[in-house]
Amino acid sequence: MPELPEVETVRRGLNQFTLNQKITGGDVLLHRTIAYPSSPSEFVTAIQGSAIAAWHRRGKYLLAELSDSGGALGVHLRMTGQLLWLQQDEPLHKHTRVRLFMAENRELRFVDQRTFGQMWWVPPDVPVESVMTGLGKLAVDPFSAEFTTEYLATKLQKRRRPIKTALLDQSVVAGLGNIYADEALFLSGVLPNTLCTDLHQEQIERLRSSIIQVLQTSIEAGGTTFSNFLNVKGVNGNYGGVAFVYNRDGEPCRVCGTAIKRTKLAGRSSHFCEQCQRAS
DNA sequence: TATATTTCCTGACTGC
DNA sequence: TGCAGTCAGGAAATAT
Repeated sequence: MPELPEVETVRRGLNQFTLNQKITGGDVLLHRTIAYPSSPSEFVTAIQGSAIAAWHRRGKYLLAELSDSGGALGVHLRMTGQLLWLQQDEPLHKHTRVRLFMAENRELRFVDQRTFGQMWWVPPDVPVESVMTGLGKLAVDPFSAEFTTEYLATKLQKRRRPIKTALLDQSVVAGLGNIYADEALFLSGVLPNTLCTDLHQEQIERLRSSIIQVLQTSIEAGGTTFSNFLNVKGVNGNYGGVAFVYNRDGEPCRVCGTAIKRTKLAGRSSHFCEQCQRAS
């Protein structure tokens, strides 16, 4: 499932291959993939004729600036979404949802098995947040200068909920998902069910640096292999082999050898080492 | 207001 | 082998 490192890997690939490519047409195979406008044909008409000026990332959202005030194109991969840079005559994948046609017989193909992924067209001179509403409550990016210990402490203070649940909340940290939340908690030595109100200052500082570290490591490795994530050229990442806890329940901790445990918090599985991680 | 739960969906997996 | 049930998870909607 794409989290910040996978989305960032996709963004870099898109900036490498699709810049200045003019969108000559499109085909929406699954209507509900288009979150805005409500009509898929209106979506295609709106972006047709524009070129892609730059790809940006905000949390797990991708945003393409369109040339000549064509507005913007927003994409969220959700669980299983993939953006692939292909030749148009490449056989259609079973779960192809949207095709954006470019020059020289190329296309940007959106493939999404579980159909949770979404695309938006943001009209020019309209605040992006008014169309892509999820952006409105998005927290700061973990790689930004604003992501300080003070910022995180403020977000967590007086919250009586488990830290794992808080880390998955995109209004607390932008871009974390289940995999990297578990990994960051392991690196910082904090148990996932620790209440935010019980965290000490030094634990919050460790958590902040662990979040940055685990995300940075994965970006450098080109994403993860925990899921069916593929970069824009259809190639797997290679982070999976070095996960400390995620999806390793029953296996020995890589640090102390204790069996990794799994519990459920807010409907999501959480993996931890009860020897290396403490509540406080 | 804050937090928890449900919902959307498909394919892999498990047990019978 | 085939079927039914369960599980996985991001984020919006709904419930507590």
